[in-house]
Amino acid sequence: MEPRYAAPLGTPVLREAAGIRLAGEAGAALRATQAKAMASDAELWRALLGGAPLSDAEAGALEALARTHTVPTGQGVLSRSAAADTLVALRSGEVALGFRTADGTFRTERIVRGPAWLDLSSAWTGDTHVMDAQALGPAQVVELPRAALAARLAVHPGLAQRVIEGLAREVQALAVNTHELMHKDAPARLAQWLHQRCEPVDDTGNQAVVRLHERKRDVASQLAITPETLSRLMRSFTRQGVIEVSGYLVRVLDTVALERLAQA
Amino acid sequence: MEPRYAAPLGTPVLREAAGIRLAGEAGAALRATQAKAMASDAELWRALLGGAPLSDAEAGALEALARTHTVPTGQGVLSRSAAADTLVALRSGEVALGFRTADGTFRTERIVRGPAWLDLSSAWTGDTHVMDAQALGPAQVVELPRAALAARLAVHPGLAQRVIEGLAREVQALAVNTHELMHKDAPARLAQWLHQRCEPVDDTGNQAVVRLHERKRDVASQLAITPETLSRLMRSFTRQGVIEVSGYLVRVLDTVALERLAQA
DNA sequence: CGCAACATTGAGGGCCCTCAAGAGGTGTGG
DNA sequence: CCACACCTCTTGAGGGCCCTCAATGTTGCG
Repeated sequence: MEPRYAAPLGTPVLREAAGIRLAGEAGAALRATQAKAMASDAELWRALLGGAPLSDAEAGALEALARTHTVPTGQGVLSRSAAADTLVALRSGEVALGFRTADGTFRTERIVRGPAWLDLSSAWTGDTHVMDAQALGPAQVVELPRAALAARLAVHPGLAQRVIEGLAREVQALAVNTHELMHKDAPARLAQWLHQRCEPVDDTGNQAVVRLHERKRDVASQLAITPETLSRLMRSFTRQGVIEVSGYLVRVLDTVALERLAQA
Repeated sequence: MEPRYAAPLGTPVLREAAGIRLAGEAGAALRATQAKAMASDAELWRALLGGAPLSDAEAGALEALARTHTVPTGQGVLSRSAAADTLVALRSGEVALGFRTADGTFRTERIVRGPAWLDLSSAWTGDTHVMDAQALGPAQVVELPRAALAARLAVHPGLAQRVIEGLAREVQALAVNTHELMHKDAPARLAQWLHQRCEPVDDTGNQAVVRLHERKRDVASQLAITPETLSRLMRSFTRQGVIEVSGYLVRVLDTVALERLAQA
């Protein structure tokens, strides 16, 4: 069979969200995601809080506070109108972060695949969440009550340090993002986005591969461009001989040129 | 003799800093900035770390670590090429945060007036600073060594909590900023910017005043537009009867209309 | 096959940038 | 004192980038 389009992950997303059953290759790809074993607790905390493994005491403290629940496909995970009194993380699954507009549609700004934080910051400021979030598939969500956690941080300073580092990383990432939105045009942003998702092929180095795990329209959303513009840019890069696109697989033929495109 | 443009930034600001008088209303608005006295230590920490006053022990711990030094006008404060091993705050003065370009010019992205953090996040991640920074006038800069501070946080959990809250606020602000850059056009961004700097006049409420503490080109920088566009937008708002501009003083005639302009 | 969703392609237009010129203001040197 | 240099802001003309709208092609599904 061999369809030209490799694993169109985009299609199932909406259908899944609409409660429509999945079949075929798309479903297989998505199911593969689900099959990925839920991260063990230790792995979860390491992925969320970074580097070195936590001490047993620290891990135990988190376990005691953590409340895990499952969010069905299409359901809301965070709401801007709800007060944030817990830190929210995604253990497994995919969640779209963005904004629910007045007319009920959802404008995706970023897609998160577990394990990762969904909202590490809002609870500390006493405000509501900054973004809405919607499960793209069955999602395991972990919540840590802020008040109780704060009390435990006093006992386990190592945890406080982890939280600080996590927030600091988030600040850095957002600062870079802001800079790029302010000063880079669409081609540069796309080149940058592709470049930082390159998976090297065992080759000596100038070639690579980027696998798109989301619909192209969602990629466009993250880059603050329209799907049409994304399509045109892909074609433009292809004409320049920098990439080759087949469906959801992008072959990077010249990583150096790609990096140069990302500069301006 | 050094030429007047030795420091490439902010002529009115730098002139003011050099003790040169500005005439007219513009000068009056800008001069108000300089009059602000240096914050006391207690005020400094409260401004940086938020709400409730710190305990004596906490304040003492910070004092013991803090290293204050003065940066002369035009000098660099942070550098993207330098490893960040301290948290950096501005006690008093004005500093431009942005990027030094290859050709030596400085692209301002944000202007900070003390007391405020200049870089609360970089030191925790072990990377270099995310932005360059340059003093617009004589600036008192406070640095806290990260390693030593981390050790003290274990003893004073309250401080760790403050740092977490500070970082969380920064994340929230950046997230809002990113959202606005992605989804709002230039008029909306300007309206938003003006609206959140409104100083109410004792009137019943629909009128207000915005004092520009920086050159209009720096305001434009913060909004990611050109000075020309800013000028045209100001005129456009004026024609709509929403604001009245005279020099560095903006009178807001209709805050409701301004808020509406900020929506789209 | 008809239908639905996504991606692609083209035509047209709006927003905002670039370039250029001019006014107003302020120090500097003759 | 006055011409001059230099900076900032403003205004206009022109153009490029990217969006909007519409049509078409592909794939998967009933």
